[in-house]
Amino acid sequence: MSVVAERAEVFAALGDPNRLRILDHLTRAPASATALVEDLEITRQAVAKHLRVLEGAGLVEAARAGREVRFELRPAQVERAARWLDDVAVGWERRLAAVKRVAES
Amino acid sequence: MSVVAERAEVFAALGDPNRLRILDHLTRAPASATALVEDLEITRQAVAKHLRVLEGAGLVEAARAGREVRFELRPAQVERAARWLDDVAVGWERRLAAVKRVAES
DNA sequence: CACATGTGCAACCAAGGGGTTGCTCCCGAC
DNA sequence: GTCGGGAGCAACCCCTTGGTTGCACATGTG
Repeated sequence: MSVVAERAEVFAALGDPNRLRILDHLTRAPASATALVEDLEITRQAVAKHLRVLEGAGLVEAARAGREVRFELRPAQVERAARWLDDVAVGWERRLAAVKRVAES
Repeated sequence: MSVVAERAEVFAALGDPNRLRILDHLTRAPASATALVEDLEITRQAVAKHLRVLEGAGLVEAARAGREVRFELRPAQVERAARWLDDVAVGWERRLAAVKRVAES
């Protein structure tokens, strides 16, 4: 998969309110799908689908613990996405500065 | 719109390869829809749709210049998204550190 | 004015995505 | 062994979305 497609997958995974809520919850503590259902008003299967999307994007990792599956955050991808966004913003700022320099000369 | 829905909208806007390419292009220079068609292999109308999505998320701003419409990057939203991702990652690290402290005591 | 070029709008299509229900399967507890 | 709760699979539904084509509108230029 191309690098841009990979990035798009990560952002697309972040592009759903319920998935953001799940991520937020996982920031505080790992949890299973059924545990997450409590504060989401959707079915366990829907939660499971969201978790598979997050896992597919590398944002989350599943670990079997007895009869339940515990999901944990994987900050590496989160950081990569953040860094890319920073690069975009910084690149823009630099371009603006260059334009300003030209205008002043 | 709730804050989480807003964030989701921004990330969803970032969640498409063609839109990422558009953003990347706009990082280097502002451009019109027809100008962007050149390196995207899709129709101008499709590009226009993408631009409206990006504009809706506040990532881009349109400015009429004569008979063409020039689109410019708006780094504020990009930075906000980056900061939120940083917070998620940092929150996770802090939690990990806390767990480690407990384990060591 | 006439013409070309860049936009805008609308209808339409195929595919994907979020969500549900219903069932089976697995595993720990008793 | 049996039972209950968590997880997995599959089918289905509806709405959104990325993309197209076709046309009308506006605006700078000859």
